[in-house]
Amino acid sequence: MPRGAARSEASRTAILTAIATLIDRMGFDNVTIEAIATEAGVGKQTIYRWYPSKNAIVAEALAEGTLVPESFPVPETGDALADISAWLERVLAFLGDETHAALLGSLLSASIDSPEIGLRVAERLGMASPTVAERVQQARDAGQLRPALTGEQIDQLIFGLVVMRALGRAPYVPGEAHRLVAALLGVAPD
Amino acid sequence: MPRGAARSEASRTAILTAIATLIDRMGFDNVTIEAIATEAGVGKQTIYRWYPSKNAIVAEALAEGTLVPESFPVPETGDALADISAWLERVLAFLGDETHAALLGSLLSASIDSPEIGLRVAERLGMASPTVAERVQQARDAGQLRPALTGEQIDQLIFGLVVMRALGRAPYVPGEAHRLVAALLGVAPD
Amino acid sequence: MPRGAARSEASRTAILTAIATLIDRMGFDNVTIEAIATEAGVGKQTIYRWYPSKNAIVAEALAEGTLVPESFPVPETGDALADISAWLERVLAFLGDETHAALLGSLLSASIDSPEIGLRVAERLGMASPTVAERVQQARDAGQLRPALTGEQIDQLIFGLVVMRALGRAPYVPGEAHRLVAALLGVAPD
Amino acid sequence: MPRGAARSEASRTAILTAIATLIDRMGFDNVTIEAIATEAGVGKQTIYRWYPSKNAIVAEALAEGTLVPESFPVPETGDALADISAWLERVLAFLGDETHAALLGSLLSASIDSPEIGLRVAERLGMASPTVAERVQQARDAGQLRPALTGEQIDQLIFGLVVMRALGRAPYVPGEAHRLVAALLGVAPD
DNA sequence: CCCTAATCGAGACGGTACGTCCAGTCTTAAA
DNA sequence: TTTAAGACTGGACGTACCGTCTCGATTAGGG
Repeated sequence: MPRGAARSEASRTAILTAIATLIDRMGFDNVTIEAIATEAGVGKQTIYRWYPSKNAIVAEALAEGTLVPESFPVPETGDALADISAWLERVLAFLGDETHAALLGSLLSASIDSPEIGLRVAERLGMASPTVAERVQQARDAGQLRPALTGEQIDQLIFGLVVMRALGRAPYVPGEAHRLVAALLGVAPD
Repeated sequence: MPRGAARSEASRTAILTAIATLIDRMGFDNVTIEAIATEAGVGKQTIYRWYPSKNAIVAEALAEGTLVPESFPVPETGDALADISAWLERVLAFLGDETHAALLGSLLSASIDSPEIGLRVAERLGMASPTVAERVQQARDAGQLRPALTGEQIDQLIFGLVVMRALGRAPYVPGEAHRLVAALLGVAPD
Repeated sequence: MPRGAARSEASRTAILTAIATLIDRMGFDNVTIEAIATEAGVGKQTIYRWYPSKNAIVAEALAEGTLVPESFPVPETGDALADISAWLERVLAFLGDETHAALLGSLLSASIDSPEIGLRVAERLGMASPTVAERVQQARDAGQLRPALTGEQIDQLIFGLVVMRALGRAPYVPGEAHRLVAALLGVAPD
Repeated sequence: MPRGAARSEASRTAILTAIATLIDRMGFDNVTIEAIATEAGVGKQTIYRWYPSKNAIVAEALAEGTLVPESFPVPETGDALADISAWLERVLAFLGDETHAALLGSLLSASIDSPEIGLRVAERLGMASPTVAERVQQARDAGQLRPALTGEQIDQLIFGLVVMRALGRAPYVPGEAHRLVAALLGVAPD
């Protein structure tokens, strides 16, 4: 058994809450470790003791749901086209809000030197376990559809599309999600 | 006519060269204006006189071809599928080199707060005027193919895919480009 | 000729003034470099650019007279006993003020790892060029007196005495200076 | 009677030993409470429980003889001049060693905000109970000598001289102690 | 041919944030 | 109840860059 005081859960929570607050108050890039410490009412060293970098805090806040409370699970009704369409619809609608798009943009930017963040973002968006790719594979195995692309490729195209929206290109047109997914799955839309 | 000394072309070039050198020596984020000035043998003020920010320098270096010497024009043989496939093949192969992927990642990251850079990147990659979207439209007009998606959507899906590769996901499998483009255009691959 | 902007005299002065102000406002040991920078309205780096340590600032403030405006020259009337007595009287009276004693104490403390400061303190107190030692030697040469001790020893005993007062021992009794000097010079007091 | 564990003598000793070790390994000013705790294999709180400050530890280490094992009692042969000379000789020789001078310097520096340390230092050096002042007084009472100065003044001059040596001024010349003491006592040296 | 204005390399300036180190307090589990 | 261990808030340290400003030198028109 380790002696000495245990990690303070209060501080941990305060840090995660603080970074979320600050990011949406002043934008991802303008958030400093010092500001986090002040906002959280925590010593700077307490942050450095547990996190090697700002990205690591973000990763944890992301995993914890502090940063993006919503979650985007892919429904499982058995109809892959409908499921994925519905999910993509929600995601694109979410990104219609400029604040959300900006946040996701920053997170993707952070993903470049922190794969961990990329992973957490994908997770939050519902693109990990069970991923879209797996859902497509199931549909294919069930003989529901025979798309020209592999599940992974489709997965990647869709995620890429989401990223493009976050990076600021093109507004969302309702119903678009369904047509996109249909085309990618090689099915005629209703 | 303005009196006084004119802008020094030597300095301008030195700055662009310096930023290219430094970016690949120490990574985009670690490049500071001061380092650029030193490397270029130029006063800091000379940089600030002509560029409002690091991003602006990058944008010019990009436009000038200093940063990415290669260019990726979409061929124009009349066969849209072949043209776009060939082009995508080259781009994905280029991103197979980790250095290139990292560079593009940084540039995309910079695009978030500098649309100018986003534009230049798209330009460099051959995704602007004439864009993939236009090529698809031409083919559609010529009756060569009738894809389920609009040119813009296809354009976006493809760019999104490119971005995903740059962000570090999935290695490139030769031949993949052709299958992807074929599927997106709604054509059976050869 | 060095190019670039010259050192700012305004900043230099502000720094010296600030350290003097702060030392007497909150005591030598509690003065931080950051406080000096703030008080002087100067960037921290401007201090570090010119001074390796707090002690170096103190040394300059001392040399400049910013820290201790008074000076204690040894008079030169030809009568060594009277001259030195008068001088010591002034010094001991000065140290009667507790603030002054505390300041000198701190300075002596700083002298331990900064001989420069020791020198400047001696200078300020009038114990350097022409030093008490030299005055004694002159008197001896002129046949005015033949003390049992060398000028240097007397000098050292006197400085030691001054230090003891600064370190907090014994209050000053008027007239004491004369008796002390007389005894050290081997002369009967008047 | 207090219940619970009593103060651990082992810890107390370890702390005193540790501070002595660290002072001569890295210099007085660089010794931190944390380093003492680590070196002593003791919790920080154990130190803070018993000592209000680093100076208090030093004071105890001094009183205990852990810091300066040597002691310098003034001999009592009845011949005040010889006794004091012999004692001063030993002290000055001790300070000839640079390490010792540096240590004493630091201790004097610490005395400025901790009179307790000043007292302990004086004690260690043999300048307290029976002090040099008292010895002079006894000699005067016995009619052995009639110095021009009071015992206290002599005491102070001598301590001041010792301090000056510790502060780094002047090397020791053998035999000097005798001449100095003789002069201060108003006696012709042998 | 000088004058005047703009540019240049150099570098000091006031600031902000960094990541580290300690001070002094508080918490835990063991003895 | 004390101990060793160690986490906690707080705050100064010395460094790195930011973007601005100030030098003296250089380089062109325009008078």
